[in-house]
Amino acid sequence: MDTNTLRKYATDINAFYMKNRRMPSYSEMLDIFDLRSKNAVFKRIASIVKKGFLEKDQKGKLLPKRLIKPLRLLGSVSAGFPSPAEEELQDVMSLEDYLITNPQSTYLLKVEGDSMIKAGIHHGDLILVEKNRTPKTGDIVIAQVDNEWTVKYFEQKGKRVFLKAANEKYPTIIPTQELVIAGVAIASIRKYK
Amino acid sequence: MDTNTLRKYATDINAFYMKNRRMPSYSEMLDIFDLRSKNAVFKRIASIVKKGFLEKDQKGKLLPKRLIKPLRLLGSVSAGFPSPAEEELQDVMSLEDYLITNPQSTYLLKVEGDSMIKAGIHHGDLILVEKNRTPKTGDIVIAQVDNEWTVKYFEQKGKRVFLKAANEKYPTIIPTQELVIAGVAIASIRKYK
DNA sequence: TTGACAGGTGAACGAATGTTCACTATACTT
DNA sequence: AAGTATAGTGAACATTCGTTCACCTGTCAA
Repeated sequence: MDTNTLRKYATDINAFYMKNRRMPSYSEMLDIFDLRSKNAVFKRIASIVKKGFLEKDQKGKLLPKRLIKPLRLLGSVSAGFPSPAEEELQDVMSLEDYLITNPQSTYLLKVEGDSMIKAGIHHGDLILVEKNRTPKTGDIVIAQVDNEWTVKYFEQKGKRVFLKAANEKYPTIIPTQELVIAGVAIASIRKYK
Repeated sequence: MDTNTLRKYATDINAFYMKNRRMPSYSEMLDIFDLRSKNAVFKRIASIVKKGFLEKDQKGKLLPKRLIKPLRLLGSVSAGFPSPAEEELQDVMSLEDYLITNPQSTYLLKVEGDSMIKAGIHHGDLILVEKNRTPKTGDIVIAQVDNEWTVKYFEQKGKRVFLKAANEKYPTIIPTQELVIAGVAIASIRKYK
């Protein structure tokens, strides 16, 4: 069977996995592939696995393909860039697993403005925000000031709280009334181009 | 059974899921829980589900509670932080889907050093690197210079190629011999501790 | 002291699982 | 024209699955 077709089939299975958070059984693949016989599914999966688009674990259970393959260190001197051969040996990890501990309360926000530019957060960047987290000094928070939502550094001295921009041209804010903190930034992400 | 104990059990199952990318069967849970009877597992899972620490899907299959949940992409910061009611309306997306177009050739690397600090890339940041991509002027590339792998800006003027650091204290490099470009950065990620 | 109850064991059940076998239909060689 | 490879069907298989049943044990309140 054509390689591209097999790749598409693997994608269909991954789509099921994304939606249902588990791999489909062969019976369920009858529907996915519009087939009548489980044996047809069996052969099809065998081809897909042979091509390497999907894998099975030690118990023969089909595994979802991970989007991100390796997390690897780019050493300043020695490490070098990995060759395809090394890849297989490496541990794999999901970017989302790595960044997110509480998916339920984690959001992705787009930053506007340049008030955090000194912190490496530019206009257009995304930040992962976790709600329901009490900020500590130094944390980057999303706070409501004068009915506007802004990204600031959070600082606490005793009982007093400041919101500091990472850009001199913005003033430090000392909240007069109640301060509303929507969440704490746990990661920032910039996509190029 | 004690609520905290049940929560711990759910965590154990999630640990299995993280490691194996699938939920364990009841037989496998015998080992996880150190039990002899599948019925004990059955009752335990029932309690966990009742408490809401885990869920079952329509087909009665156990679902992982937290992983691979799509992220909710919210508007910009200035647009305000969403209320729970609004959340439902928003687009749902996977961070990895958003950032990555070619999973096969995309890697996650850790940056060392401060040569890109002006570009908002700090020591310890992660960058997503796509191999097999021809860099354009302005791209951030991972290049080999004097047997060292470094992160630099790529610049091309006619036939001449420069590697520029985003930090004045590093010199611009004009490659003498063949330049090895390992990949082009497509995103950078910083995790806050 | 009794009885309810939570939490475990071991055996059994039907249903679903992945796999194999025998066979058919179609397309492509030679 | 005959032969071969590919991809499908349908039925059967042993194994594993989640679930249910009957029973055992220790704890604790009445």
